Amino acid sequence: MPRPRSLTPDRLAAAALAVLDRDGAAGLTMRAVAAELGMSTMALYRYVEDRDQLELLLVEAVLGAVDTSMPTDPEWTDKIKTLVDRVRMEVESHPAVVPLLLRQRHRAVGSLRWSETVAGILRAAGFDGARRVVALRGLLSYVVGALQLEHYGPLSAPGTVTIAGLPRDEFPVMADTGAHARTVSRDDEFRGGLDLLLSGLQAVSPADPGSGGPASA
Amino acid sequence: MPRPRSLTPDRLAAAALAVLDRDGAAGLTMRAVAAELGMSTMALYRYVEDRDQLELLLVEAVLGAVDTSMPTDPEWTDKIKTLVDRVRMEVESHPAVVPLLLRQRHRAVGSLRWSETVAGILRAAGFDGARRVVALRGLLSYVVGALQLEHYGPLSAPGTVTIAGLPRDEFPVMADTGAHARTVSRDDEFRGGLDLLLSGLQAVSPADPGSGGPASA
DNA sequence: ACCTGAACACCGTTCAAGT
DNA sequence: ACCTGAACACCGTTCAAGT
Repeated sequence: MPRPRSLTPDRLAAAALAVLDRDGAAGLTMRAVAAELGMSTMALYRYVEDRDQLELLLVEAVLGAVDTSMPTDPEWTDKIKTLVDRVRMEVESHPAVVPLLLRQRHRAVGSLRWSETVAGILRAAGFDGARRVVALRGLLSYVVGALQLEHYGPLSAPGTVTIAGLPRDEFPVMADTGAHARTVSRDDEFRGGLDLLLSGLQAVSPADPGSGGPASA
Repeated sequence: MPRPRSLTPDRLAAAALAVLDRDGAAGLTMRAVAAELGMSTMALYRYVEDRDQLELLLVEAVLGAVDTSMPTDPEWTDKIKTLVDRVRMEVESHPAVVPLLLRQRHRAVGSLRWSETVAGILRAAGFDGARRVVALRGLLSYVVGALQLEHYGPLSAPGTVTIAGLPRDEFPVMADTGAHARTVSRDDEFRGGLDLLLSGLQAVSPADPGSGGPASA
């Protein structure tokens, strides 16, 4: 008499996410997730092949919550900003997922759906072939890098080398830069960097050559 | 009769790097590094507080090898390209260091020396205060993200979802983008993305307003 | 001081067994 | 079929002991 499955992938992912949110990446263990569900550790292996697959399920859960529908902003650059904001919002509501994101990203369908929408925006803006590949990859690189930098903290974070107590003779420019850093909010930093990239994209955009055309690319 | 120290931080880092290069990030254990040195595992703890500090030593070794002297390129954008190329070259000669880089970056002096030089270039280009913070952070985000993306492989890497066998009806743009992806080399991808960012920087540069001035930022 | 080996508290996962 | 518990091969690290 086969017992019915007591778990759905969704419930598993939700339990894993609860553990992750509560105990951080280091606390995410098969044992902890099983305990969260009130099951034996080995029961998980009936639903998931190994720990790696559990992480994938978790990443899918986070990225799957991202709205990837086409934004309605009139400007294509604003459309992209909106999409970036959406991932950022979702990821930052589960900060501990950041370290898992990279390893699972290319296997997660949610990541692909996001890319599909962004690539669609780029195509509509006139980016074809290799231009679109480079543009999409560039955006992805920036978003991934910026999320990681945000997660692992700014230079002011606790560590051997804090930007505050920097030897001015050895790092004069950084000492000065660090002094201004506290006046820039996390949002300004993230969006400011994205604006730089979008400004570069606009400069090389075939459909919308901007105010001056390609500057350096 | 105190025995003399048999190890220097350099030798320790070199041994750890040898293990990392040979066995990858998963193979980097205290036991393996000790074996590499022909010592007992616990002997390492005389030179390093814990595993985290060993990783820092390792990251320092890699980043410390990066030439951070001011490049001689006439254009400031080319100066930055040169500096980015230098980190990239060093990191990619030890690919397995990529996952460790993020967690240790803000504690590594090598990272700070690199930032100091880049910040100096930006300052000379007229970037002050918050502008310089955003520019530096943007560059760092891109470099970190692009290195990680390169390391964890493109969408064509082995995984449940490969861009090759993509359902064309669900991901039409990505299927098309993927077809073009194989015509773009890793170098073109990395440098192309950087060019976009630099083009954006040039557009907002106070000293060199480019051909049109700020486009969107 | 410097180094060692046993031991402890964890992991992910295999295996044999229970319903 | 689904679930359990003991066991195995790993980790990083503590501790007591050797020179």
